[in-house]
Amino acid sequence: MTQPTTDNTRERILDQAERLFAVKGYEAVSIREITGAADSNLAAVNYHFGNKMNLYLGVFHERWLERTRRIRENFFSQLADKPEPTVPEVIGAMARAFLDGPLSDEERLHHVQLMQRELSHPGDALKMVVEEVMLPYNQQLRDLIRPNLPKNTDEERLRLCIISILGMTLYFTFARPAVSMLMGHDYNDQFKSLLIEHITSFALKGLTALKEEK
Amino acid sequence: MTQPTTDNTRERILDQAERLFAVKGYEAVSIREITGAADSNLAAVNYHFGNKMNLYLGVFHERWLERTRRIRENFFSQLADKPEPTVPEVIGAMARAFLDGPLSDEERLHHVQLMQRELSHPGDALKMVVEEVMLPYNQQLRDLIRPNLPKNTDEERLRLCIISILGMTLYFTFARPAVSMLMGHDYNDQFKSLLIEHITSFALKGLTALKEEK
DNA sequence: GTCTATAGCAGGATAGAC
DNA sequence: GTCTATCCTGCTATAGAC
Repeated sequence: MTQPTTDNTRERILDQAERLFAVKGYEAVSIREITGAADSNLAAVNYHFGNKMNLYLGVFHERWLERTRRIRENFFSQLADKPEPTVPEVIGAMARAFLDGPLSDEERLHHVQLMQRELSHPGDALKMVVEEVMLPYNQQLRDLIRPNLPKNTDEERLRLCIISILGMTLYFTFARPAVSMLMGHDYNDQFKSLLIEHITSFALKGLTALKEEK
Repeated sequence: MTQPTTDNTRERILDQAERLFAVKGYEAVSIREITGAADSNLAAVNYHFGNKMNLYLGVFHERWLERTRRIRENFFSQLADKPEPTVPEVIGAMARAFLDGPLSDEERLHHVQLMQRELSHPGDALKMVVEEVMLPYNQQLRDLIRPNLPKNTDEERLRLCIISILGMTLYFTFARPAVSMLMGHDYNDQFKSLLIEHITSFALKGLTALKEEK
C-alpha cells in the first residue's frame, strides 16, 4: 500500500546502481552484482534500461541530477533572507550545502564520487555534468559575488577563483580517506564544521587577490 | 646496442600499463590490451609480475614513485638558492613543479590521474601514496612556510591550508577537460602560466586567514 | 514485467614447447 | 624469457516461457 504498484524494481536498480558505480566504478561493477543487490532478476536491467551504459546514464539523469537540485536548493535557502549577501555568506552557504547539506553522508560521498569519475576520466556523462550543472552553478556563484568586488575585476580571474573554491570543496569530499590520514582523524561533525569554517575563511581571503591586479 | 640486452619487455609493459591504467582505469584495461600495446606476448605480464594487480602495484612502485621524486627535485631546485624562501616563492615553486615541471604534459596527466583514482577510490596503492608521498610532502611544505607565519599559528589550520593548496593544484590538473569547458579554452602555455600565477596569489592570500584567528 | 536458460564472447591465468 | 594453445570463469545480452 505504500507504493502505487508502480515499477519498484526500476527504482531499486537505480539506487543500487548509483551506490555501486560510485564505490567501485563503472567497469568494476557487473549487472549481476547490481541486480543481486537490488533483489531483482538479472534480465531486469536490460528490460528497463536496454544495456549497462544506459543504466549508468540513467543514474545521472534520474538520481544524480536530482541531488544537485537539492544541493542547490539548500544553498539558495540559506541565502533566502539576504537580498544582497556578503562574500563570506555566499561561500559559507556553498561549503555548507556541499559538506553538510541535505544529503546523508553516504549520499554525499556517492554523489561526489560519481562526479569525480566523470571529471577525471571523461565519459558519456561529462558533457551533461558540465553543461547542465557546473556551468550554471559557477555562473550563479559569480553573479552573487561580483557585486562585492571592484568594478574592473577581471572576469577570467574570477572564474578561476570560483573553480578553485569548488575544487577545494570537492577535494575535501572525495579525497576523504587521504584527508583523514593526513589530518590524523575522522570526518565527524566537529571536523566538518572546521572544514566549512576553513573553506570559508581561506576562500574569502583568496578572493582578495582579485583586488590587487596591476 | 642501445640497451644492455636487459629486460626490455618488462619496461615496455610498465610504460604501457601506466598509460592505460591512467587513461581508462584498472578494471577497464585488459592484460591483452597492455601486452598488445607493449608489443609483447600475452603471457609476459604473468611471467614478469605474477598477475594483473601486481602489475598495477608495480606501476606505482617503479614508475609513479620515481615521478614524484622528479617533481620534488624540481620543486627544491627552484628554492635551492633561497635559504629562507618567502611564502609566494614556496607556493609558486610548488605550482610550477606540478603544472609546468619536469614532466611532459602527457606524463603529468597520467601521473595525476593515477593518484586521483587512488584518492577517490581507495585501493591497494592508497596507503603507499599517502604515507610515502603525501605525508612527507605536506610536512615539507608546512616546514617551509611556518617560519613566515605568526608563532602561535594553529597546526591543524595550517595543515588544512596546505591540503587546500595541493587539492586546488591537483584539481586543475586532473579535471582539465571540465576546466577547459568552464573557462572556454584549451590548456596552452599561456593558460598554464595564468594558472600558476592564479594559484600562487590565491593561496598566498588564503594563507593570511591563519593570521586572524581569535 | 518477471523469470530461466543460454548464446556468445572476453577476461585472467597457466602449462608446456621452444 | 618468449610464445602458443587452452582452460575456465564471469560477463553482457537476448530469446522465449510464464
